[in-house]
Amino acid sequence: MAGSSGLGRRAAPSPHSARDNAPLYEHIELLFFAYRDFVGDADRLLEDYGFGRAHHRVLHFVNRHPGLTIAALLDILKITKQSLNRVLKELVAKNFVEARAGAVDRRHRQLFATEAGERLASELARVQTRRFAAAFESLGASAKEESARFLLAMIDAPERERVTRLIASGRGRSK
Amino acid sequence: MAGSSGLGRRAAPSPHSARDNAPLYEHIELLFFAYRDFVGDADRLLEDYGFGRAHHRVLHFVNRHPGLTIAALLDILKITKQSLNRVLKELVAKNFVEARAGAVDRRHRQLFATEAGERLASELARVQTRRFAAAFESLGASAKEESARFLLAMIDAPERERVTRLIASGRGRSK
DNA sequence: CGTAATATGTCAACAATGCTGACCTAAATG
DNA sequence: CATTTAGGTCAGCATTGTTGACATATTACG
Repeated sequence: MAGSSGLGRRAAPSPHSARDNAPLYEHIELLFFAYRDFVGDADRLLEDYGFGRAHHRVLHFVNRHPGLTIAALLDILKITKQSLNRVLKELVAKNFVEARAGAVDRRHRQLFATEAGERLASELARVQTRRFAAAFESLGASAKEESARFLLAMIDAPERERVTRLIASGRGRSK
Repeated sequence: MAGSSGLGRRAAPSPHSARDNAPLYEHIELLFFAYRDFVGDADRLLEDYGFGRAHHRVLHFVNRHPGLTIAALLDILKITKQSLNRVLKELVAKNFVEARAGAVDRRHRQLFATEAGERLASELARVQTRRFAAAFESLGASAKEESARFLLAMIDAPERERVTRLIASGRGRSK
């Protein structure tokens, strides 16, 4: 039973061996299941609107960064403009997102969540927040900051700075 | 450092935890980016074999649970048998997975990773483990157990027990 | 034994969301 | 004015999920 780390216990502080190559199956699988349930929350909501996960991501970041341009959004999502456009068109058609010509450079489109868009984005954030909040409540006060540090450390090192800035620059909270 | 108010687990609910509605945008976005990079590791490897994420999941769980039946795998992955069969057929055709008739009930198929399958599964687990290991190294000794508790707490409550058992029953470690 | 239930396989079609490549317009820039 | 930049669009394709219907083999049961 080498390498067991135990799910619910306080492990003794093991002096971690210099070259421990044991696959962290536990963590790999926990992240898989956790993410699946995490996005599942939103999926159920989105169904009522005829939207998918791609719509969610676009709406989320537009709501968080009013005035975002297409190029900036593409850079966040790392998808092609064709993939983005497909879902963005639907969000605009259904009046959840509005695209205005850029104030300074009219070639740009600046994206904004409409009132309906804000409402849906908030609702989506709310169900996902609930999952985090429930976890933190069961884990203790430090879990909130610890988990943020953990998740950041799981992001590609060269991206961390960018992500940190992106998150910090987002619009604070809904209502 | 800010906001930590107690080292013990199971801390008493902090002042506004009961009705704190502020969306946890930071965590939501960190999890999104972290998961994207996490699966990205495997995606790059899989490309060389002409496999996708669906193949990865099947190969992973078959390797972890030799002798797994189709029904059990469907229950883990929560996809339809048609979706599973599409990728499973390819894994068998390319000789990464083997399906034998069940020993006791010949209606069952028991799935096993071939030697090539084990090799690929190990390689995939290795790159994903590396990401976790690097994170834990930067975060300190307790992060490994803390993150496992956090991830488990993010899973649907009624599923946690099942997942815990599933993980515990998996084949230990590769060489 | 014979029928029913079970475990699996398969065909066809469709939906969501990625991708590439090509080509178009509008606006800014030099 | 020519070029570059930002974006839109069309066509087609790949992956991976879905339903629904039907086929086959094997086991279980009355």
